[in-house]
Amino acid sequence: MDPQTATQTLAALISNSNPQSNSTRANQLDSANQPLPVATRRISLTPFDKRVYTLLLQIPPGSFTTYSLLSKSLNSSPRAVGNSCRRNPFAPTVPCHRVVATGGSLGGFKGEHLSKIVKKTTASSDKEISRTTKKTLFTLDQKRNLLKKEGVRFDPTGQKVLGTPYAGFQCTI
DNA sequence: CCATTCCTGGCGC
DNA sequence: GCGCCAGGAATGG
Repeated sequence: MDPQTATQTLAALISNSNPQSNSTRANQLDSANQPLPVATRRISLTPFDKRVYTLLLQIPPGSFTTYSLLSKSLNSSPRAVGNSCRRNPFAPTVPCHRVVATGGSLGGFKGEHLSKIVKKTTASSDKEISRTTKKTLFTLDQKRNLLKKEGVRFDPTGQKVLGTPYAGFQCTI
């Protein structure tokens, strides 16, 4: 989508996730005539998060991009882009699943990344897949399936995406 | 192909 | 400030 729509979409997502401002809430009373507690979980994004998510929303379905290309559009670093993706509260509406590593490997999804996997080599558990491993493989499967459903092609191993990454970002903020 | 190493920028603590 | 992290590039097997 175009940059302006992306900005509006992100603003709407933030607004919808915070249906009531804390100040409004604090002025209301519960059935016992006590003030309602302020919301415990509020979505708040850093300015950098907003810049990243605005670019993500510009990626067309069926396409993908890389952390590196995003970082170049933002004059930042791939690692910083990954940081924002990891905290994305709007996945997959804000399509962080369309961001893969340079070279086509998947990277991570929903905060899970393959680097979190520790191989157990003790005799009793060397065939056992750790809890973290299962969770990570599951979330990466979700990412892969989302991309496939949108039309992104994978190599025969299913581990790498095929094609040219999208790079037509317009950073307006 | 995989492992190591160093570099990176933003953020939570 | 320090240390973590959904990355990258260079290097060496």
